[in-house]
Order: sequence, then structure tokens, then C-alpha cells
Amino acid sequence: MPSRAEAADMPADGAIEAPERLRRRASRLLSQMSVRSDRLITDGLARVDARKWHYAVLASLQEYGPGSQATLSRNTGIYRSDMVGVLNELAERGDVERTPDPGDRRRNVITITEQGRRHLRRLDDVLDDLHEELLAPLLPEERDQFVGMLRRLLDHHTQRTPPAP
Amino acid sequence: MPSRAEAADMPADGAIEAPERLRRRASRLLSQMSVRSDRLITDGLARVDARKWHYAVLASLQEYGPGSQATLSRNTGIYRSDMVGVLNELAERGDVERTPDPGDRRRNVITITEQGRRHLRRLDDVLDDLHEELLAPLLPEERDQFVGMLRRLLDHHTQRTPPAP
DNA sequence: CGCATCTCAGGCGGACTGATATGT
DNA sequence: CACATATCAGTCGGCCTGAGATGC
Repeated sequence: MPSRAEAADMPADGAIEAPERLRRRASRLLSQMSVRSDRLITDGLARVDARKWHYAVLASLQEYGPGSQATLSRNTGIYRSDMVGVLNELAERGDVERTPDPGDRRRNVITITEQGRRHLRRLDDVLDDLHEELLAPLLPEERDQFVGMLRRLLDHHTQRTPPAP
Repeated sequence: MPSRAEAADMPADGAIEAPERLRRRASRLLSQMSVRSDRLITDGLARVDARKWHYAVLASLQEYGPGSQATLSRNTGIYRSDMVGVLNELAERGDVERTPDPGDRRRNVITITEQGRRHLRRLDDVLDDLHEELLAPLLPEERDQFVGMLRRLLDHHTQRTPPAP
């Protein structure tokens, strides 16, 4: 399935005009932009028959080496429940191998294959292009600022806040 | 129901560490940040028994005056299909009134009530606080930059791109 | 006629929870 | 025993499609 309606139904697209009040709220901009970004990435990866979860897992394996599914889950932000399916797909494609850990028989050790590495390189290129499109309106320097701010925000909200001793 | 697990299951939360590669991708940061932002806002509004859609509709009515559901849908980005339910809730609470348009009998004219205006003011205050929390790590000047960039990105990706004559 | 409006009924995928079996 | 791991089943709300009834 390629794109979306493009027709006489959508509200957000075709965006005639939005109240200035709403256009000031970072939360709204963030969620709307996230939807569009996700679409761009998902569609773009679909064109080369890939999914973003694949990229996340392969990148994590490349960077940290083989690991258990739980570790992968922590590194990528994919729920353990969902990780199962992602790894099934990747294993089916021959991008990773799943073998029991001899040292801890609860675990599977996931290893990236040579083919997985090739695919990762490919996906990195595709993603570079897609991000070029995504961030097109920003100057190179602004892109860095933007990414930097997002990082800081994310880090801040990723810390455990509740328990204050 | 208030918050989330907070316990020994989550992957994204508790974020031990994420591959640098993934932490550079604006699309990922965007979507993760959007999830957290959404949560903050949704939970915060829930505490005063409100939902973000309510705010969007009330703000639009306040800014542009009474309108049809289709217009509201275009202004807020809420699908017409979903608008029905949102307006039912708002009407039930007495924040808006839905009356048939005498001039065009297909339409309903939605009008904000005095109570709706009060609630909108209240929600604006709540949202100010929540955004203070959301953007806490950024300096005031950076917040403006951040919002400005998001706007530019959103505007860029909101234009109809496909049909190039 | 073609088009817009309101409504309901549903699909789809992502973020999550819970339970279970296994093992440390 | 408390805890971690892998798996499966299923919930929930957001985004979106489609179709029907009414009216322009």
C-alpha cells in the first residue's frame, strides 16, 4: 500500500488554516510532525521492503554486538512482546541469527549476519535520503540544533522522575 | 487510570542506552518525543477531566467563531468521523451547542458557550504549565526556535507535494 | 447531476499490560 | 525465594477508509 487518500476527506492534510493558538503548542506540532515523519520513513522504507524496527535492531547489533532479546529491547525501545515478531522477520530474511545462550539458558543470543550488515548499510543510505527530505526546510546548522534540542528533551523526560527521595 | 508501568518491563523508559546511530535520527527522536509529550499532555488534562481534542475544538471556535463540523475538522485536524464523538462529549458538558444551520440544512452550527469559554481559559492555563514541564530543558529563546522549526517543517510537509504541473 | 455534510461501522498498526513457562 | 527471560494473547486509543442518508 503506497500512499494516502489525497482526496476530499482529510482534515489535517489540505490544512486550510489552523488557529494560531494551536500552532503555538509544541505538543501539537510535535505530534503532527511525528505523524508525517513516521509516514515518510515508513513509506520510504517500504519501498525497499524494510521496516523501521529492522533498522533499529540491526543498528543496535552492529553497535553493541550480539545480545539477548531483552537487551535489544532496552536498546531500541521496542517492547519485548513485540521484539519476538521483529526478530522472526529478521531471522526469516537471514539478517540475524537466533541461537540459545549456552551460558544462560533463558536467553537467546541474537547475532547480525553478513547479509544483515549489508542491509544495514543500505538502510542507512535510504534513511539519509529520507531525512534529507524530512529536514529539507532547515539549514544544516539548524538541523543540528533541532536534533540537539530533541535529544535534550528526550533525555530529560527519560529520567525517572516520580520517586524523589 | 493514571500512569504507566514504572516497573520491570519497559524498554524505552529506563532507557539504559541507545545506539548513537539511532540517537541521531530526527525521525526517531521525533516519534519518541511525541509519545512522551502526548503522555504528559493527556495525563495532565485527564487530571482536570479534559482531553486534548476538547481544547482543539474550543480554541478553534474561540478564534474563528461558530462553524460547521466540517470546518472544525479542517481547523483542528480531527477527522470528521471522530469529530462527532468529540462534539457529543463537549455538548454533554455544556461547552458547546449544536444547532441546525437554517441557511444550509446539511450543516450543524457549533457554538461555544460561556462555560466553554471558561473551560478554554482553564485549559490554556493547564497547558501552559504542562508545556513548561515539557520544554523545561530549553531556554526561553530555544523554545521559540524549537517551535519555529517545527512549524516550518510542518508547513513544508503539509503542502500538497505529489501533483507537479 | 456532482458535490458536501453528518453519521456510523470498522480496519490497521503502535504502545502497552498480563499471564505463562522456563530458568538463574 | 525473588527475579529475568522469551513468548503469546489481548486491550486501548489514534489515524484513517468506506458507505449511507440528507441536502445543496
